Amino acid sequence: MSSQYTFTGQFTFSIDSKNRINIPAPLRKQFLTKDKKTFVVTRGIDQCAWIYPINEWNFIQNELKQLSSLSKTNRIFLRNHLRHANVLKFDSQGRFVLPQSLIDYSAIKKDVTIIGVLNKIEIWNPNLLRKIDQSDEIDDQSYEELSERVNI
Amino acid sequence: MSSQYTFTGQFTFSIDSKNRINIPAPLRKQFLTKDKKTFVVTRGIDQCAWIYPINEWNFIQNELKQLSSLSKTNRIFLRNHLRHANVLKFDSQGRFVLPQSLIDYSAIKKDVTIIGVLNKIEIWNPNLLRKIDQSDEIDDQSYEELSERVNI
DNA sequence: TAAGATAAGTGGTTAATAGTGGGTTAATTT
DNA sequence: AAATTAACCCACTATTAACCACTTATCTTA
Repeated sequence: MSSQYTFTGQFTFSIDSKNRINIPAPLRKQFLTKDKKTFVVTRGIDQCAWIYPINEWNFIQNELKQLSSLSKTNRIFLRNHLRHANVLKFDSQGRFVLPQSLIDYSAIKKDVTIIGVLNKIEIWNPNLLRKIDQSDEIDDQSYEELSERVNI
Repeated sequence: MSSQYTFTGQFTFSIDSKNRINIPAPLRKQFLTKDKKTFVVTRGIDQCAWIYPINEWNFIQNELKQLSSLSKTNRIFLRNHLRHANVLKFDSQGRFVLPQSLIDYSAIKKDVTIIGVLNKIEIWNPNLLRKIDQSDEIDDQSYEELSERVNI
């Protein structure tokens, strides 16, 4: 079963003095009916924070349960993904407070860029995203491999 | 399964002071029965904006959902394709507002040329399209290769 | 072919919503 | 008990979306 969420788009907002971040309205709307404002923020694999709606997170957790802790890679992966996960809700204005540990990890200062990536939302320092954008070019070989799997 | 849409033709309209663009009536008619005015604008591979009817976009999205974010190539690819995608509707007059980021990307000033390309619609700066038209000639060899796959 | 009727393209105004800032009270923590 | 943090509430401003109106083009029918 694939996700019911289809987050897309990019938005740049500011984080306020109480470390609150506004979820862009188009993304927020998808939560309201389905998950009643509850979600999980955790470390992204890249230098950003990831937001999963709670339903989506539960689904991922079930997949993680399949991984045996006998493997060292699995152990490290599980640890780092689970220990930074915070269950949160957003307030009546649609904001939430980003935990300090994730602000540090993502190097967030004044502004944040929020982007929708289907089943998750990413929170970035705008400058970092710009840098990544330029350096992380996908090489031709990788495109060739992708083309065999995705037809767009 | 191939697309149900058959957008064709070329139209040149103006973009107004509120960044609204009119969808040419012949193209617009195909939306009304099928997708109820909802569509997605995103970056084209060339320097233009692409419009997909929402049904068409959902088909693409389902393919993207198969890609795991544990792969770095996938992450970059997903991010860069999804963050520029905006889900929009057109108003009661058949217009929509083109997001500023896409106006910048496509270098659109006062006029736009709108062309139908089967399952998608392209929005161009008329001057850019003219330039492309002259420089992007298809050589004979490429035509030969095409002829093996398309019979027209 | 002329005249009326309909549809298409364009422009502006108003009303609603989104983003942001801050204050007050309740709950935790030290 | 004091201090910090979190939840809740209210309020302002800017942007966006809904609405209305006009002009030009196209189609229809006498």
